Parts: sequence; C-alpha cells; structure tokens
Amino acid sequence: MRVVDPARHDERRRAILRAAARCIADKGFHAASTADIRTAAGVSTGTLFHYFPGKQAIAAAIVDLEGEEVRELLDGLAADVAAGGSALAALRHVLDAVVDHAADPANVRLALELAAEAARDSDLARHIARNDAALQEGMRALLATAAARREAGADPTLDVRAAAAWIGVLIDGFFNRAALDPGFRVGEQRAALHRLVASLIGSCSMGVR
Amino acid sequence: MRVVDPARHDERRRAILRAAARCIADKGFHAASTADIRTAAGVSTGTLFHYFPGKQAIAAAIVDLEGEEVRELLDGLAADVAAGGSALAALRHVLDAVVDHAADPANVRLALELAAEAARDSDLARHIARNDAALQEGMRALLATAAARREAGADPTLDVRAAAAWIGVLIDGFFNRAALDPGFRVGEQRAALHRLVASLIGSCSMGVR
Amino acid sequence: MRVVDPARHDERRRAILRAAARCIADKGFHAASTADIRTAAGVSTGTLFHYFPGKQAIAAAIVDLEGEEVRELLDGLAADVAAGGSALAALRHVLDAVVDHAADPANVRLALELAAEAARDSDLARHIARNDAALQEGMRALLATAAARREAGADPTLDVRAAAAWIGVLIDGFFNRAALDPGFRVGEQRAALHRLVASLIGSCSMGVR
Amino acid sequence: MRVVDPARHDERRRAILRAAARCIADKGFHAASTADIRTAAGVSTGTLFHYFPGKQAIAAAIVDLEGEEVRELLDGLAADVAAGGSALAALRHVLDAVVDHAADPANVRLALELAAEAARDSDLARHIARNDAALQEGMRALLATAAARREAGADPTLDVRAAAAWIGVLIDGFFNRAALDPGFRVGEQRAALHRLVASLIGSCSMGVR
DNA sequence: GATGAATGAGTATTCATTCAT
DNA sequence: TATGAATGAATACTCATTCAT
Repeated sequence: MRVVDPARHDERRRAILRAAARCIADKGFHAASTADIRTAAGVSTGTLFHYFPGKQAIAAAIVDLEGEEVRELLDGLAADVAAGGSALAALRHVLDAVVDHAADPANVRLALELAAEAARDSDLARHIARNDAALQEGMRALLATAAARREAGADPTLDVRAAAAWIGVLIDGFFNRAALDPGFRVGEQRAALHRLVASLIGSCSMGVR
Repeated sequence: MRVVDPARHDERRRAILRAAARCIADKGFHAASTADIRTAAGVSTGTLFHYFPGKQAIAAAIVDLEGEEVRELLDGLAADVAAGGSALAALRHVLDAVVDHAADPANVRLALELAAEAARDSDLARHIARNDAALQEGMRALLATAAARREAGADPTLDVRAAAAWIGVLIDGFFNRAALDPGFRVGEQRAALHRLVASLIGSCSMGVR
Repeated sequence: MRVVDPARHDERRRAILRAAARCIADKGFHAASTADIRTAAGVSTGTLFHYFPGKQAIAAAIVDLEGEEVRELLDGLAADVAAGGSALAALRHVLDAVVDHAADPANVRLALELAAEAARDSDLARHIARNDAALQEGMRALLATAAARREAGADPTLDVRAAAAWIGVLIDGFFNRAALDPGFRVGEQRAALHRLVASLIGSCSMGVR
Repeated sequence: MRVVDPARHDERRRAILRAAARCIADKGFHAASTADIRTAAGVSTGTLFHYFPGKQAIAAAIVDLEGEEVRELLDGLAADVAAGGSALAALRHVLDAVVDHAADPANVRLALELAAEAARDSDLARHIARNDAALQEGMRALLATAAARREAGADPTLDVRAAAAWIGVLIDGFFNRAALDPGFRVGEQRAALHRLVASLIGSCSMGVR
C-alpha cells in the first residue's frame, strides 16, 4: 500500500506549494486560509492535510523548495568556477538572480511574509536559516576563490565572512526596498547593486578590519 | 470642553499604542488580538474602539508615533549642523540611532510585522512611506551639506539621492539580518555599518554614476 | 431648576423623533443605532438619553406622535360630520389619508419595522394598539352615523364593528403590499380601495352576518 | 460520493431551518443569534456555516421552504380543478390554508419579521416576491377558470389580475391583524374572509373596472 | 489514497447605556 | 441642562484541523 504513482504524488505536492506561495504572497500568511490554498491548488481539504501535516509545514516546504533552487544555482556556479570560470563573475550571477527574483512583487511579498512568520515559528525560522547559511557559504566560497586568485579588484586579505554577511545585508535590504518603496525600481538598481558589492569587497580587506 | 482632560486622553492613547506595539512584536499583527491589546493596555473593549476605529488604525498610529521620533531626531541634528556641527557626524548619529533601535529584538520584529502588513494595507503602507520619505529627506540634507562643505571623505560631486537610497537599503537589510540571523550581533556590527556607509558615500560621486 | 425653555425642549424632542423615524425606516429598528439617531438629530449621546430613557421609548414616542396626527384627523372629521357633513365622505378622507401616507416608502417601512418590533416589545405593542383602537373607534363612529343617516349605500343594519375591523384589514394589507410588492403602485390603487370599502360596507349588514 | 449521505444532509438542513424559523419568530431576525439557532438545531457553529453561508441565506431558505409548500398546495388544487373540481372551492381551500397558517402566532410573527428584514435585504425580498408571484399566479388561474366556467357568483368579465391582487391585500392584512390586534381571533374570522373574497370577486368585473 | 462533513475556539467590532463633569 | 468618555456583553462569522467513509 505504498505510493502508487510517486510522480503524481510529487506533482500534486508541488501544485499545492505553488498555490500556497501565490496565496500567501497575495493575502499574507494568516489571511491565506487553507481553504484558499486547497481551492487554488484544486485539491480537497482532506488531500491537503494528507500531503502536509499543517499550514506551518506548507510554509516550511515552500522555503525548502526555494532553497533547492538556490543550492542548484550555487552548485552550478561552483562547478563553473572549478572549471576555471571567474569567481567574481559567478558572484555577479548570484546578484543577478537576486535582482531577477526581486523583480516579481509576488516574490518579495512572499519573502516578507515568511520572514515575519518566522519570527514566531522557530521551525520555519530554522528552514530559512538553512537556506541563508547555504547562500552565505556559497558566497564565501566564491569570495575566497576570487581572493586566492587575485581576480580583478579582489584583495587577497579579504575578510570573506564579513564580506558575505554584508552582501547578505544588501540583498535583504534590496528585497525590503522592492517591497515597500514604490519609487525603488528593481531593474534600474541592478548596476548600483553590482557597484556597491564591488566597493564592499574592496573595503573588507583584513587590514581595514 | 470637548475633551474633558486632553492630557489624560493623550496619555491613554499612548498607553494603548505602547501595549499594541508590544503585542504585535510578540505575536504578530494578526495573532495579536484586540483582546490582547486592550488587556495589555488595561482598557475595556469599548474604550479601545473609542480611541481607535479599528486594528489597522492602531498600526498606522504606531507608525506615526515612530515617525515623530524620527523627525525629532532629524530636526535636532539639522539644527546642530546649521549651527556649524559636522554633517557627517550627524549622519553617524542617525546610523547609531538605527543600530540602537535594532538592538531591541522587539523593535525589529515590530518593523517586520508592520512591513508585512503594509503589503496588504495600503493606508499603513502610506504611513510607513511617509516616515521613510522623511528619513530619506533628512539624510539627503545631511549628505548635501557634507558634500558642499567638503567634509572629510565627502566628494563635492556626491549623488546625494543615490547615496541616501542605498543607505536606506543598508538600514533595512541591517534590520532584517537582526531579525532573522541569530549570528548577527547588532552591537558588533555598528562599526562595520559606519565603515560601509563611509565607503558608500565615497563610491557615489556623480562621476562614477 | 425646571425646564428653562419648554419650547426648545419640545422642538429638540421632535427633532430626535424625526431623525429616529428616518433612521429606523432606512435601516430597521435594530440596525439603526442610537449613534445613528443622535448624529442624524444633531445631539450628543448624553442629550439623547436625557430626552428618552432608551431606544424602546423612542419607538413608542414615534408611535404616539403618529397617533396624535390620527386623532387630530379623526377629531376634525367628527366635527365636520357633527356639523352636517357626510359621514361616508369623511370615511373616504380617512382612506385618502392612509393612501397618502403609504405613498412615501419611508412611512411603510417604518410601519413594518415598528410592527415587527412590537411583536417583542409589549410596551410598544400597547402604544400601537392604542392608535389602532382610536382609528377603529373613529371609523365605527363614522360608519354608525352613515348607517343611522342612511347615507348613500349604507345599510341601517350595518355591523359597524365588523365593517371597521375589515377596513382595518384592508388598510394593513394595503401597507404591506406597498412595502413588499414592487408592482403595487400606491397611487393607482386609491380608487380600487375606495370601491372595495364601499362593497365591504354593503356586505356587512347585520342580516348577512 | 460527493455527499456521503444525502438524506442525512437534507434532514439536517431542514432541522436547521426549522430551528431558525422558531428562533426568528420568537426573538426577531436580529435578536435571534446564530448561536441561538445552532443551539436550537443541535449543531455546532461550524456546521451551521457549513450548511448556510450566513444568516441572510438561512432566512432566504426558510422563505423557499414555505414557497415549496405553497406551490405544492397550488399544484394539487390545479390538478383537482383540471379534473373537474370547482375552481371557487379550490380558491376557498387556499383561503383556508392561509387562515390555518395564521392561526399559529409563530407563523405570523415569522412572516412579519421576514417582511421587515426584506426591506433591507434585497435578496430576501426577491425570494419572498417569488413566492408571492406564485401565489398570485395560482389564484389568477383559479379565478380565470371560475370565470370561464361561470361558477356560482363568478362573473365571466372578471378582472382576474385585480381580483387576485386584492385577495393578496386581504391575506396580508389578515396576517397583520392576527399579529397585532389581540382582539382579532383568527378562527372566528374565517367565514368573514370567505364572504369578503366572494364579494370582492363580484365587484371586480371588467365592467366596474 | 482521497474526500468533504463536522467541529468549536477564536476574531474584530458594535452598541445601548451610564455617569462624572 | 448638556456633554462625551467609558463600558463590556453580545454578535456574525472564520479557520485549521480531524476523521469516518
């Protein structure tokens, strides 16, 4: 009596998560009811709770799904860099992915909702922290490589931990401004973000620290 | 004789807002019930709704109260600078105030909650945007003065609008990390924030832009 | 410390009743809040409850105000008849007054509301019954005179009590149709009501009964 | 397998409607709380709102339930008449049904409440109007048949539309008196109603009109 | 696996009325 | 006499979750 069709199971699971992500982005975590989600996903109440033990678990699963994408991106870039590609170019790819993601208002609203909810749901906070740690680790690796290779503008004494942390601050702030400041046009800020990160890398040498 | 005792009225209003801010920070905007708030404030249901037409209005009033503090700070600093004080020092005061505010987890959780709620409450979003605009305007004034006076490190061709916007990104990101990253110790990051802003001011000359 | 200006007092009392009648007709007895009424009347909460001990008393006062008008009409007609005027013509005046009153939708809705409320408020029911009894008594007097004088179409053996009661049925039914049946155009039914009452008077002779 | 047990579902639905009708008759539409209704019906809050989307929908469903009974009565009578039965006798059956219904004070109070509520709830008004139209149509059919067949007392030039409308006025007025006039004993007025309707049919010939 | 009927605690808000000034 | 701040019980409705089929 195991899962008859694992593919169908997985597909449905993803359909629920997609629907839930949309609902949460649209209405907020609390206002998005399980009824909204199951209607949007086209499944019954029973089915929804058959796939997930509760609403919090759905939120956590959404975070995990995003985490997979982040990890796939970082793994791909790491392979490129290992094959001789530019580490700084790879870092710029990461920033571009962030900007692209932030370009969709639904994404920023979803992130904001999950962040707010995580303040009260330590399990959700753990899932988000895991993704965050993966991103930090990925950026640290790229920064370390760039420093070791003395790629253009990279100081060999770079404090990679501090630099990655502050790139994280910039990314979070970028998301926040995208969500709240109507005058903040995401697309137009791409170049400025790249420039700031470059200057940040320059100012995080061990010496300064 | 419209209000019997305006002082008492105002005091009670503030007590409600303080209690509401605490509840929202603790439990989140939705989970903080009006019953929680009125209990914490020590008023009856009727009184709560006598002072505020609804929960959304309470959130907006909290934002306005914070806005007053921001404006007072900025006005004070503007007076100092007009009296010959250093504009860059004033800007550092602003950053210190941000860091001090972020040092209390309740403040960052409250900010996160209100930001998330603003995505669905356009009135609340308007109130937040007003405060934000005041902060941006204040920082632009300080940066312009610093540039005009050629204070240490300030480029006379500084793009004050872009610089202020990105300082805003850093402030928002700083708040987010404070809320979500358990490894991000607010106090220890004060110096790094100052340094980053300094480097940001350096990299925002009109020439580069 | 008696009422300083009785005229002003009375005027204000009537203003409150007019406002209350309008509110109740518009929104229904329960949905019309005392706040609605005091706002419409332009008085404060305290003043409202200074003039009336409660909402039920306001409803009863509205009924009494209407009762005064009914009594004035009947007294005037009785005087005419005593002075030699036609009793049947006076009865037709009563019917015309009913039709005119029913022509304003606000009046029919108000009557419906008060009738419904009276089912649960025995004091209000008593006030309505008093008006009703006055109307019945007035119509009985007119019918008795018409019968005694053998006015056109009036049978001397007329059962005035039964006839008056059934005219009451017709009046109530007329109000109900005016309130509920959108196809029931009050003005166009005036002649039919007169005709029906005439035929009713004819069919209520003691003989038939 | 949409509804597990349709019979049980329907039974429960009717139990809720019965309980609601009783509560509304007893306390009035507004004063009858959903808690009262669910308690009287013996179901939980959730179940009540699972069966009906809201209180207004319950009122509408009560009206529809009564409408079904009216239609069944009229259909049965129409069949009798088609099979050669007297149309005027059928009409008298309708009047008797009305009198029987009005004999229960709960019925008249319920009717009054729903009428008052319909003034503010256009959906409810629509449901009531539908029933009313069915009754009018049924009576018009009976009157037309009686006229065509020249049944006792029926004028072949009878204005069936006007006659039916005024029978409606009488029925509504009869209900109102039953509700408000404590001296109006429903049972004793049955014969008088029959007589009045008979005279009304006589006075509604096309010629007079 | 899939369904949807059933649950009942919880929510924001309203409202008639009181009473100190 | 007039005011309006204060009250708290009451209300319709929502929602995550369970479980029998």
